[in-house]
Amino acid sequence: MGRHSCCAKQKLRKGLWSPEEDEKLFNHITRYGIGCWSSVPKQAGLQRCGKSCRLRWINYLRPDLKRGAFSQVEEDLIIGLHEILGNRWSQIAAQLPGRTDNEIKNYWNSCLKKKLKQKGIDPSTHKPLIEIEPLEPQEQKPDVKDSRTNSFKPVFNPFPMCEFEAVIDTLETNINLYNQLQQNFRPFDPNVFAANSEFDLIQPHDSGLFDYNTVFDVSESYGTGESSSNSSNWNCNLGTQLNNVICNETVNWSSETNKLEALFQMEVNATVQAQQGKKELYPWPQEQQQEQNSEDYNSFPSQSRSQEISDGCFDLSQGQFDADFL
DNA sequence: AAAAACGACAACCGCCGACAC
DNA sequence: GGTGTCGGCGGTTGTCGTTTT
Repeated sequence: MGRHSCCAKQKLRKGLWSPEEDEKLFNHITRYGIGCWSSVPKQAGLQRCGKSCRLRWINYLRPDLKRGAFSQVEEDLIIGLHEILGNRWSQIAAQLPGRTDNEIKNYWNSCLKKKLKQKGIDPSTHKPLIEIEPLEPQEQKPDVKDSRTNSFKPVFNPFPMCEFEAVIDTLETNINLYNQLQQNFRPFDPNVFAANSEFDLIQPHDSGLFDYNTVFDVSESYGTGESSSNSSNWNCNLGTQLNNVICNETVNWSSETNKLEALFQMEVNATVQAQQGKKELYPWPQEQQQEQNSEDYNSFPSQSRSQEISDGCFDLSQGQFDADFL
């Protein structure tokens, strides 16, 4: 397996994207939708490889991206999901609408790992560091340790404990489980989470530790390599098999649901943000001179951009979405 | 004030699986 | 079945602004 073909071509630009390049890519995608990425550079007039264009769109130009710092709830959710999924950033990102895997990965590596270490938790195993490598006395954080159970409290558990009704029906099982999952594990929305008391149903085990494995049987192949499949609510082999279904399919379902929701919310969000005057990263070049000064590079005339979005491929009413966008 | 260190984020690289031919 | 292309993913590096010395 050699170097990616599109990257082997000569005279392709690398490095940071200029506003002009962003404009070209954005205009192209809004006009024609997402199709074959390898053909995008040529069609859009960019001296970039298709992979670079794809990455730029996904991580930066997509209209449904959420900007700004991670909230405490998002942070806790990332930690909880990382305990389950490990470094599966794309699957973690699927649970946080508007956040990209790259963004979460960067945030994890730059901030969350440190925070967990400071709390005496090993970021790779999510277990107390004291079990792995005893800390110096002054480094220990007694405030995060449960004196009653002599174990460290986890930061947060986004998943309430619940039971699933498994039905042996090759045709309907997935639908049935999907419906139950949707009721219990709706795609994460911090606002809903903050406002919804149903998340109070999260219950700790007697040990003081929350148990994700009630729902997710995290096998060795998943996540951090720590296996803990001893507390499943599933019954016997059926439970194991269906648990695997949950492990393998839940994220995909949720991912698809997120994509659909993002799809339908995309224009709404853009419009709302425009109305709220939220800042974007930078203005598009044609408006830059009119409306921006050099100091306020990050401001963005969101109303006009919103109009552009509405007129482009994101207008559901015009049926211009490319199927590949999903 | 200048240099070094640090942190956050953007982007690249290499690998893999799916797919078409 | 072999080969090439493509999209996707995770790890890593590069860049740039900020803070510290």
